[in-house]
Amino acid sequence: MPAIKSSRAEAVEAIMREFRNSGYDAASLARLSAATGLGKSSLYHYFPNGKEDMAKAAAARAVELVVEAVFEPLTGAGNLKARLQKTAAGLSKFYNGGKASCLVDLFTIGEAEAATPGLAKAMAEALLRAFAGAAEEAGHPKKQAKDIAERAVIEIEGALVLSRALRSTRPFQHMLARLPALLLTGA
Amino acid sequence: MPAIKSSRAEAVEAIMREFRNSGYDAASLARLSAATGLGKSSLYHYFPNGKEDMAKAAAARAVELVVEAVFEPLTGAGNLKARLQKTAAGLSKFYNGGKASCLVDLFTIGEAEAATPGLAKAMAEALLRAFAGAAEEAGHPKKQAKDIAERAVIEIEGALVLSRALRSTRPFQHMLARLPALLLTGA
DNA sequence: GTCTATAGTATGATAGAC
DNA sequence: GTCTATCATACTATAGAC
Repeated sequence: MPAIKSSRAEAVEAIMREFRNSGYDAASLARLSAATGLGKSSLYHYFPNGKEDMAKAAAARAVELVVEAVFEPLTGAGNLKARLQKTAAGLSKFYNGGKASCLVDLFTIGEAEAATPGLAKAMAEALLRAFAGAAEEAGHPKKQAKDIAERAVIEIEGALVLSRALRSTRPFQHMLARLPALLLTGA
Repeated sequence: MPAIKSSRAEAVEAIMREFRNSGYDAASLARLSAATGLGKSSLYHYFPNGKEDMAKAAAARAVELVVEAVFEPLTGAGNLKARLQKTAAGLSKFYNGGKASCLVDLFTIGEAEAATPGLAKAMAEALLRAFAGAAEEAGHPKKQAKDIAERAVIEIEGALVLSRALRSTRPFQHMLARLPALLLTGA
């Protein structure tokens, strides 16, 4: 079937960007309207439940993009270490080198949890699953792979927080450099 | 001099709690008023610039409390490993076992940065200095101590994010268990 | 120092014309 | 689908009485 030019998909992309820049509470309808170029009525046409629906769509899209960045490089060609470096590169792209934030963090703050219960938990679990898969691919037994995945997610989230606070991408880049070793050797 | 019963200090404590529970944007004056038991006018009496001043006071108090939890156990008696475990225990107390958030994270989201520029950066740097001191105390050369401190802060912030998202203190507790080893051996 | 009252603005959300 | 206009509510902040 022919590709339908979907302005909704474009809107979701812009909405995700806005949420990742502002967080849930500060991403007002006015800002989301400006970010998408759509009036409020159009936003409510695509997202009948307002911000709540927009947050869900943004979360779903973010998970899609992360899976593309984390999973697909792992199932490709090349040796394991090279593929893990591609994973790191994919993360760098998704998090804009450390300048963009993670919705797992932003959607656990303020009114977000009440508005979209369990959404951040689902995203975190998707991330953990992806990294546990990567660790298993690297040869670690299931239980150890889970621990490694937890540490990987912790390092990513923490590095993003610290980079944001220091207004420097250095902590994030530094963390990405040790990520392949963490997944390979668990250290 | 005799201790002056300061309702301002009590208010700061309650305000800090509210910011750490809600984040900057969702901590409305109504909530801060309810949390402190003070009317809006009283809040403006103590904090003439409103939320901005309250955020600064909350940040200053949080740094005080963390320094108490991180620094003081290190300069006390006992061998190094035991003192580092006290540090971990102090962190657990300050972050309520992983249930409370860190203002370094919350104050880099939404309107907070615009309202209190550099505040989160100053807090992050205070944390980094404290942990670099701990790592030097453990015998690491200055440059390596800085790297270890960066990893410690990353793990703390990341573990808090993940624990919040999963609604489980397990990642935070797990992280605290490996903190002393990280500061001692750098691994 | 704390209260009530309120200003002025922004918010999320909806109605109805086109 | 998109627009303008608008609702009711919440927000930060201030004024003035006590």
